Amino acid sequence: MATIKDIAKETGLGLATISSYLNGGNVREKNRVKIEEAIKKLHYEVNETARGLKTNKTMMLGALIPELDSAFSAKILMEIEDTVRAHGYGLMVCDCRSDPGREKETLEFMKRRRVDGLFYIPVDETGKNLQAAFDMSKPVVLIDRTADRLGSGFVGVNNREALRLAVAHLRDLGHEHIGMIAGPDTIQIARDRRAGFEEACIKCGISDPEKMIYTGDGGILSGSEGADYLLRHFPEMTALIASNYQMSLGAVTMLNEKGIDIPGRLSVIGFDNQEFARACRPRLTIINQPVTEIGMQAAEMMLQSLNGQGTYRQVILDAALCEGGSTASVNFGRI
Amino acid sequence: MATIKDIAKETGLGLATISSYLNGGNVREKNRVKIEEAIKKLHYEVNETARGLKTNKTMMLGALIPELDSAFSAKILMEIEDTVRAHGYGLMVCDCRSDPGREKETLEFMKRRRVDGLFYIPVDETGKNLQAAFDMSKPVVLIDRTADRLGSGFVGVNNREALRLAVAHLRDLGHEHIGMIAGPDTIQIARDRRAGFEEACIKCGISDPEKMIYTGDGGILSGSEGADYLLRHFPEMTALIASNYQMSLGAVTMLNEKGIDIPGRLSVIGFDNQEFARACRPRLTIINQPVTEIGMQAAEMMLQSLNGQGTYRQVILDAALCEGGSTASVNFGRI
DNA sequence: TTGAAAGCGCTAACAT
DNA sequence: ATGTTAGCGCTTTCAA
Repeated sequence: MATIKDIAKETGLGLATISSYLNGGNVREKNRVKIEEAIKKLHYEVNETARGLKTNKTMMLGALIPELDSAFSAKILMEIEDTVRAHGYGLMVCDCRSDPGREKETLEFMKRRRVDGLFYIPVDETGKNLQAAFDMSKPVVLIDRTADRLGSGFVGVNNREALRLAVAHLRDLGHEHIGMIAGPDTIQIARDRRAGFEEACIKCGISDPEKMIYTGDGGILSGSEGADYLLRHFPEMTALIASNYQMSLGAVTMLNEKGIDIPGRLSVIGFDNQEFARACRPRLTIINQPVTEIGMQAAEMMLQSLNGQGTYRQVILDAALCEGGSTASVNFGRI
Repeated sequence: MATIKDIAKETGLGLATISSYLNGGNVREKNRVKIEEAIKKLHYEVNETARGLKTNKTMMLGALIPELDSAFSAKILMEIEDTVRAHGYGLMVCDCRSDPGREKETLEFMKRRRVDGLFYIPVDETGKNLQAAFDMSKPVVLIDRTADRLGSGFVGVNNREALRLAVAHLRDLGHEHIGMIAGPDTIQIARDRRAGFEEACIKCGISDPEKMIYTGDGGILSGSEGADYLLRHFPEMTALIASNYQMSLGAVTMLNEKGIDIPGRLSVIGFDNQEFARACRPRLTIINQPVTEIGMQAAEMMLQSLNGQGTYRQVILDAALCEGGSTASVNFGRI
């Protein structure tokens, strides 16, 4: 592999001139031509590793996520990767499989690799791992969730409002017995969604809303279990909200297995993934998070920090209710 | 950030001793202790960039894929990332959005970044980009698809056999008018699947199977269009196979929108993604590719190449038919 | 086992 | 505008 030394030799110019050319400096026209010819002839390509050693930049960003295998993470990453690569940054993706222990190891890995910045969807929210991330003293952009956003950027959605939208929609259809499959209380967004649900219910005159909340672990299976549990314990329930994508998937699966008539017997609201919602029968009403926008905002925020511009911001985006046929009037099919 | 120089100064030892320690060499017990203390005290961490410059290794592998946002790619990457990280390698993920032009740029990006090896699900199969990948003269492991596997490892599935399984299943149920939504002929796996379908049909005594093939582009929309087209042009069709995940999603969506009775009016076989299949109503019969196994094999193959062991292999895994309730006897609901 | 010194490919003063 | 030189943090001969 050719180096700039080879280019210097080939062109008879000095190292600094070549380097200057490579970095967009001013070079005499005829030298520019010479350099370009030499580069082509010798198939020269900048060695980013050497450059990185000198500049103390790796031009590599890290993305630490709970599960790559989730439409939510994947879409966000796609957007991020696209944006940062256009600015010359590579994206090192690390999946910690929702395990705080692995999350910690991964953080150390990232640190050793000297990533220039970190996109981070935290699993452990006790703050310990979070602190480790901040201790890298590199830009950190938190995505989606966390309790403590100090010293970093944040892009997420208004989860309370998202659940209020869902409850309001059901209430407009006349539902008074609404079940919810919530995520674990260790996760901030799960707490927010639960709180949004309870607030909205109470505002609508539904008392004791927490009674009909099933707390799952956020996985597919817990969605199935939640649907099953609520159906068995609350026969009066006419509507059900699953508060993340995986649990929606699980709930829908269980409901279909049990042959529950949707929306005749039960109105259902899921979370995320429009493509999936559309493929459901009937089409699933969902709370949809603006994944592309989240990714874009996160990438922009990172790029700004990297350029030393702008202080950290907290961007809170709105989720939207996307109506399908899985929600209907409480009287639907009962009259 | 501390360097080995700092450790040397702190311990009074030479650079080489520290380096030796860091790389698992023999160091006198008392010096080992001293070094370890100094490392802890100064929070020293190896600078992989500097190490990489010297060793001419980046300990970074590239993954070039068409769409991150696909259960198939995501699951494979998850497995790969897990395995290679356990061996100290980072994974730089690049998505080319199924665009050969971007694929080419991405390859150049990878090359400049000096990845030590490349996992590659090719988009362009004319061989031009493929050649560029091989020209990096680093290990390349091709995944899932490509026409020309020379000079690289390959992990994929037996696509012909996969479609034979599907046809045989339908034929066992008495179906004689089977439609297929195929992928574009520019892609090898799409050609293989089509060929498997036609061969199996003919073997079962179905003449002119190509008549009922709709050729889509592999996207969700083309799945919907395919289902619509086949239904309108071939009212005699009693079974339909969608030959990748996205097209399955599209087909199911369209079928539900049209209110087609599955499996009463039409038996349906999809592709990939068990979680989705389970959530369908009725549960979708699918051809399931062993994604985890694909990822593991690819990672192992890469690691071996990196260690200079073993020549390139071609691993062809079997897909399996995973029966749901979307396929039934041709007489089901008709008698 | 340990230390001294060279050098990986590049950038950035500084001098010209 | 261009050349010279030092050095980024590490590994790796080669000697001791």
